[in-house]
Amino acid sequence: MMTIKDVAKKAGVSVATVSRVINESGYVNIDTRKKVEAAIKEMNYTPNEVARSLYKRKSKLIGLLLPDITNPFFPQLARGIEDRMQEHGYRIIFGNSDENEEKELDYIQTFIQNNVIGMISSTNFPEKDIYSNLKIPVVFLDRTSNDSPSVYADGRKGGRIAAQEIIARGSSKITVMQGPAHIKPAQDRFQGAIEVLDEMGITYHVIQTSSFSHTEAEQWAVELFDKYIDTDGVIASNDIVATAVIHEAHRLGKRVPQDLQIIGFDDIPLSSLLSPSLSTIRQPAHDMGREAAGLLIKLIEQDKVEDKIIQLPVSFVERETTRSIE
Amino acid sequence: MMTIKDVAKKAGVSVATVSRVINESGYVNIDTRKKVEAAIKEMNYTPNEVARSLYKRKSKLIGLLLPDITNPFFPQLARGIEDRMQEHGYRIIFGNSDENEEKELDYIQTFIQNNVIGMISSTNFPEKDIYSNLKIPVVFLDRTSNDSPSVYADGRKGGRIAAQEIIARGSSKITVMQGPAHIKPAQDRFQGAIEVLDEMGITYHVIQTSSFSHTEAEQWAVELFDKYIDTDGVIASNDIVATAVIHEAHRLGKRVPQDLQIIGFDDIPLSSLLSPSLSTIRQPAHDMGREAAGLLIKLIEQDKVEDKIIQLPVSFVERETTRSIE
DNA sequence: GTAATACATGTAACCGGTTACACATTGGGG
DNA sequence: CCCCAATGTGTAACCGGTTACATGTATTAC
Repeated sequence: MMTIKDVAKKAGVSVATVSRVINESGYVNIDTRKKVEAAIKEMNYTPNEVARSLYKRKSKLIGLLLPDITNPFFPQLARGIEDRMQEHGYRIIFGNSDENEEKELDYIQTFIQNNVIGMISSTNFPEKDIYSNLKIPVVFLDRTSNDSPSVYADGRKGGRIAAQEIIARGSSKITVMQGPAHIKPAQDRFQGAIEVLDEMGITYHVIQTSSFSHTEAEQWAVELFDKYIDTDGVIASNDIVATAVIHEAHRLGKRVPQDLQIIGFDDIPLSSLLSPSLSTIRQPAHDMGREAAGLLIKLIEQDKVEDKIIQLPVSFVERETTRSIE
Repeated sequence: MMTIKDVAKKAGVSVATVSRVINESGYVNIDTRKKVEAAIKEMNYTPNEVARSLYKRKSKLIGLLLPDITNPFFPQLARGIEDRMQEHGYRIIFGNSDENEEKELDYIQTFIQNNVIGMISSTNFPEKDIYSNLKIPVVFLDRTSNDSPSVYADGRKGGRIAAQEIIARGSSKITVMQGPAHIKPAQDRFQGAIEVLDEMGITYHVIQTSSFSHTEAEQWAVELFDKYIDTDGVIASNDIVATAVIHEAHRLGKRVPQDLQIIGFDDIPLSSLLSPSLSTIRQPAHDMGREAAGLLIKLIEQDKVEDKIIQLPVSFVERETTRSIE
């Protein structure tokens, strides 16, 4: 391994000078700088980030905690984060929490042990002491905690829009799928939807779903039609479940959207490719990631940040699982 | 921050002794150990991995390079890797290469600067010097290079099976979608498929696709029917494109699988939820990830490894986009 | 012409661990 | 009873950078 000493020797200067050249700090004579730069290039030297990190007590690594990248919504967040972090020279240590507190703690632990300079977390436990005791900035993504820095989409509004649209397009026997109880944004959506339903005096049914997993999505869809076969409008808890509902409706010979309208949530990339393509409430996932990264960078690089809470708008994406407005 | 010195002071011993306790190395009196452990617990001390990494010249981090986690196949690999690595106490620094050599080099660079102890890469450039000059073990995942450690599925076989199945189920005007030219496994599939088609003397058409992106998938599907409207069997380059083909067929009023059979590739989680659900060639993605992680761990922990090249089997998953066998 | 300041560079301490080595002390074998 | 091996613990060097501080020279100000 090449070290700063080797470079110093080759350039005939001290390590301090080499360090100054690398970091563009302090005074360095122009000719000395040239010599050092030549040596660096020739030896193909790059500084050991670990040594730097040890002295500075902070690395260029940020910790990213997501529930499960296997759920297509999260890779989009991750890409948004990565793209932005990349531009600023930060890299990502990544972990899936599976919504499991223990795994989460474990990852936070290693993030700290590795001197991460900041953290982005999509957690169900933002109130935990671990977070408030952290000495590094944390941004909560897709989740919130009182006035901690957070980036999220307006779930309640999304739920409201979903309900409004499906009603406006003529569904009256509506079933709302309620996402996992421990996942805040899922509850926000649900609340938003039933709020509107209640306001408009429309009766509805509720199907509880306890996870967002692909494997179970099918079961909820089966249960849905098992219980409420004559439902003519489904507000799904996310696009995966919505996809399963389309599938099941199809299997039962129901025509979508003529007999049954379906609205999803998230707008994952595949939604537009489904048959029929899925009408859904879009969360700007990639942007949410970018914003979260941007916010974290601000928190890292300057201490004062005005807008610590960023709420991004959701929007209704009209596709083929809803009818034209009447 | 808590350091080993603080612990040493509290326990009334030297840092060396604390270190011995932590690492269970050397001799430590049972009572001393108890004292130290008590101090560690009380102060809630965890060692700084950066300092360790600096001295040992290796961390507990592994570098993971994937083309794009936004493509649902890769998160499955990543989960497989993470799950296994987690069990062994290794953590992941992650990067998306976008199949771009420069980004890739850049990430490899930072992996090294952070003393990663090994690397898993899904790259199109396994032959590059960077890889052969690396002093740390590398496992190529979903890609291969002569006799470097690799884990991949049998793409050619997959292509063959796809062709055999679609022919056996009665398609005769087959269109094969050829994946991006620079992606090896995509070409393997394609080769496998046309091999069988040629062997059986069946004429076929080819649609070139230059990416696996969601946004472009729709275009290939449109192009497909634009050029070959009477095709009755499509071998898609992956499940995303296959989904787009179902969508387009649906739009054109073609009945799947009666008028048109479609076989995808990958078996991403959503495939089973599509309408109709997608018949596809399954790659055991999660297992591939696990195997890659297992192989890397072996390479790290013992120098000698017998089976450095692991090929996993693909299988035909019969669903609703193919007809029953005749 | 001299003091103050800017420029240039090197020496060594430091970051928080690990471990080689030195220095006990203890116990068993002969 | 003596010697050597096993046990137990501390001191200090080391990993590869960064930076405070010291030192020295060249400018500039007055």
